[in-house]
Order: sequence, then structure tokens, then C-alpha cells
Amino acid sequence: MEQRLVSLLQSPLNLNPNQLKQLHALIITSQPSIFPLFLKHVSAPATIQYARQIFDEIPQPDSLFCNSIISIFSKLSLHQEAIKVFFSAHFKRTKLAFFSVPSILKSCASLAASAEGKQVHALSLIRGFCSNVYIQTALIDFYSKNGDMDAAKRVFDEISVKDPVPCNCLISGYSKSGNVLEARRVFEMMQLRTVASWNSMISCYAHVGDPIEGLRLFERMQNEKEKPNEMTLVTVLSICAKLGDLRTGLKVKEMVDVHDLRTNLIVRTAVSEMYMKCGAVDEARKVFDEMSQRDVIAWSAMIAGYAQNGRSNDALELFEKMCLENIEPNEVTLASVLSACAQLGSVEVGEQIGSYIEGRGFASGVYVGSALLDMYAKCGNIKRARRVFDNMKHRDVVSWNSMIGGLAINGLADDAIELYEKMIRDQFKPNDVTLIGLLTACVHGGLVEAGIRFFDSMQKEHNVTPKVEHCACMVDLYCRSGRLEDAYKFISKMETEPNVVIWGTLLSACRVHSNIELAQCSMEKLLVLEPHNSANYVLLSNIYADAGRWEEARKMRNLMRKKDVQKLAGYSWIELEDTVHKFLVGDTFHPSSDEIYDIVDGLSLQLKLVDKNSDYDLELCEAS
DNA sequence: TTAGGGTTAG
Repeated sequence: MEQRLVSLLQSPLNLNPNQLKQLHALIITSQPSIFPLFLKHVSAPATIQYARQIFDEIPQPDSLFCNSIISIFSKLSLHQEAIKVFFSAHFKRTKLAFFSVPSILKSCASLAASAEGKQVHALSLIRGFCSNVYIQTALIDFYSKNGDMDAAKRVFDEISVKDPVPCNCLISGYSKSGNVLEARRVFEMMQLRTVASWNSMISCYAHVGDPIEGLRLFERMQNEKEKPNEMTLVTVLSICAKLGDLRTGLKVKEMVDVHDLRTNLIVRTAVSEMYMKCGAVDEARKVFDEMSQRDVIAWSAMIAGYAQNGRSNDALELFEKMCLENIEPNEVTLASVLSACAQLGSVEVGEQIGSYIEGRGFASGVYVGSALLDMYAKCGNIKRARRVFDNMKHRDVVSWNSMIGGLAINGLADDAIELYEKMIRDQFKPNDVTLIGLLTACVHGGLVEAGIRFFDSMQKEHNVTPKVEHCACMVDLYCRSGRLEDAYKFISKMETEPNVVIWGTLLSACRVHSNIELAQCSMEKLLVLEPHNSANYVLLSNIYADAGRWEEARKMRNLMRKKDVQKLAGYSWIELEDTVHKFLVGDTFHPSSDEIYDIVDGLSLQLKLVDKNSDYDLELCEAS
């Protein structure tokens, strides 16, 4: 009987839970001495929970059994379970086994279980395991993932012979904590580098905001005859995407083809992404369409690319296709879809997707929440935007910016300012985008003094350097309230070079406020900056005409002709049930022209009657 | 030990 059982247990068994129980009972009742042999079978991934039950019942399990349970839990990413078993074994006075240490440290690293990991380190020291490179490497990894690079470095310094693996581990730790200098120091010190060393170092530069240095390193890697693998190429492709460097991107794509990595899903996604970010949207789509399999990341990347390139309709179409193929969208997908909806400003589509997202409870995350409230605000539903904002569990600077900007573009200047003040009280640091929203609010509300105050506080109080966009807001602010001289003074004192937006703003304000002198001055600049924009010539010509200075108006028209500037017609268009209707000012070609004008007249009458704020419920603004 | 996708403004 014993012999038969032993030989049975020595062969590979694939037992279902019932058979397992029967065998277990048989062994316990007839041959308890061969129980350890049985444990070997029970601690397999498929039967790990059963092993766990047995483990709980044994007063002092042997360390081999403990080790296999821990390593299986760890491999299955059931880190919490692995840690529980480890400490439970410790309290049952089972001695820590050498081979358990890397697994348990991996679990502690994954969960950022700092205290537990340190205890494992202490136990390893007591058992004298810490002079082993395997365990030292696991410790470096653990401390790195916990963000304690000093501890990681201390362990590293203890290693006598520096194999590539612990070095790579340390590089990747420095890389994740953004310490590119230390990472590079370790990298340069290595006698023998592996592909992983290069990859970690290159991706470090990619993430730390120095992609150019990443490319240089990639070049050096080739000079030193180190063969890149798919991870290298993916990283370098993402650098090219970031830089919008199509030339290098295409070279890397060639390497993908040469190394026959075309079928790798991640590589293909990276190639498609590279095209996308370099503006080659249709090439990206081609790569995407030719992929034999696509995961949610591939779909999301493509949808995001469409949204970022202003091709909202394509983004939404692709999203629909994705749903039809039963790929479950995640937060990343939805954030991009919302951005596409926001660009369209279509209330109908927006409400539909918005309800879908809120219904599934996706609205409280930072990315989706911000994108959702931005979309509602852009579609004019400011109440719903505010509700999303108030219900968000966590907010970051983008959430605040989206809400402040949303209130601003909906004409609710006071609410925008109030929210900004709350943002400051809540200790959030505003950035340049926040100030754009805030200044926009002042422009829409005609709040000149407030705008000046906020502009002055940018650098002084928040250490945000005004960009040309902020200056454009200020110029707009002065201009709209008729303070053209102040606008001009402001422009003269600007630290950045004024651009066409700024001079253009001043020029159009000059028509409204009949200021010929400043108009001429703006035009002088605009003739240099954008000599082919017909709008400027027409504007100045009209300013002269308004003042009865016909001769100069005519000269302007002649200058336009001389420079061969074409006047572009400003068409408006609207899409209704797959048909695009195009209109020119005053045109009467549309078959329903009369009705259309009736409705337009009605609308403008209504707009004049409606008080700008009456539709907004102020109670909702009470910050949560 | 190393790899791909996201929100705001202009």
C-alpha cells in the first residue's frame, strides 16, 4: 500500500478537488508519514486554496511546504495571501527558507508593504542570507519599489561582485524615482551591460523629460553593437512619438521590420502611436487596421490619437466599432471619447456618453471626471458639469482648471473666481492653465481690475510665469472695456514677443472704438508677422472707411491686391442627418432660406431678452 | 532587471 501510494505521488497528477480530498483522507488515515509527498501535489496553482486550508490546520508546517505556497501566491499576484502565509508560518515557528525570500519580497514590493518587507529583511539578516546576490537583488527591488532609494543603494553597496541584474534593478529604481543622474552613474560603472540595462536607462530619459538624451543613448547602444529587443524599440518609438520626430520614427520602424517584430502587439501599438503623434493619422490607422489582434490599449491609443488630432467624429466612430467588437472600454478610453465629445460640443452625443459613463460609476476618477465635466461645460450643461466636479472623490489641478474654465466660457465669471479662491484655500497649486481660465472669466465678465490683480499675482504669489496666452487675455480684457491705450502700454511692456493674436485683438478693438492711430501701429506689426492674412487688410480698410478716410481705405485694398492676398469667405456649416449645410453671410441659396432667417431672427431676439445668468442655479455653486 | 494608451488652455 505504502509503495503504491509513494509511486502514485511521484508521478505527475492532475487531481480535481474531490479526488484531492479522497487522497488526502486516505493518506491521513493510513500513511501519515508520506504526507509531505502529498503536499507537493496540493501546492499547485490550481489547488492552492486547498493547500492554504491544510496549511492553516498544520501546527508547524515544514519550510518547503510554506515556500511553495508563498511562491505560488506570489506568482499568481495574490500578494496579500503570500504575506499572510509568510507571517503565519513565522508565528508557527517555521524557519524562514532561503527560497521563500525573493517571492515574499516581491509581494511586499508589489503591495508597497514597507513594514513587512523590512521584517523579511531583518529575518534574512538573522539567517545569514544577505550575502547572496539573489536575495540582495530582491531587496534592492523591494526598496526601490517602496521609493527608498537610500536603502536600496546601501544593499547594493554590500554586493561584492556586481552582476548586471542587481545593477539593472538599481537603475530601474532610480529611473522610477526620477533620479536620472544616479541611474546613469550606475549604468556607466557597469562592466557588463545587458539589453535590460540599456532599456532601463533609455526609458529613464524618456520619462524624466529628456527624450533627446534617450535617443543619443540608443545610438550609442547601436555603436557598441548591443542588439535592441522589442522593449528597446517600443521605448524608442514612444520617444519619437513624444518628440514628433517622424524621421527617426521611420528608421526605428525599419528595425522593427528587420528584426521581424511586426506581429508583436505592443510593438505595433507603439508604431501606430508614433505615426499618430507625428501627425500621420491615416498611416497610424493603417497600422491599426492591419493588426491581427488588438487589446484595449491599442484601441484607446487610436481613439485618443483621433481626439488629439481634432478628428472627433473618427474617434467616436472607432469607439462605436470597439464596443461592437465587445472590447470593454476602460477609463483611458473613456477620457479620450469624452474629449472628442467636448470638441464636437454636441449636446445629444454628449448626454448619451455622459449617462453611459455616470451609470457605470466611471465619473469619480480624476481623468474621466475632469474630461466629463469639461464635456458638459462645453456642451453648455454647466449644472451637470458642476455636479460631476462636486462628486469627484479626488481632484487634481486639471479638474479644477476644467471647472474654472467651464464656468468662464459659460459667462459665469463670479463663480469662476469664487472657485479659484476656493482652490487656493484648499491648498491646490494653480498652474498656467488655471490662470488662462481665470483671466478668460475676467474677460467674459468685463472685470478689468480683477484681471489685472490676478495677472500680477501669477508670478509673485504662485510662481507661474505669464506666457503669451496670458498676455493675450490681458490685451483682450483692456480692449473690450475700451482701454486701448492701456492695452498698447501693456503690449509694449511684455516680456515675451507679442504674436498675431495680440496685435489682431488690438486691431479689431480699434475698429469698435475707432482708434486709427493704434490700428495703423498694429497693422505695421501684422504686415510683418502674417502678411497673407486678408482679415487684417479688410479690417484696417474698414476702419479708414468708418472714419470717412476713403483714400486710405482704397490704398489698403490696393496693397492687398499688390501682395496677392486672397480674401477668404467665412463659411458656417452645420451637419444634419449626414448632410452638411454650408452658409455664407447673407446668402439666400438654401431652399428653406426664409424659414432659417425667421428662426435666426427669433433666436437673436430671445438672446437679447434673456439675462445671461438666469439659467444657472447659484446654489449648486456652493462648494462641496 | 527592461516595453505601449488618457483629462484642462492656446
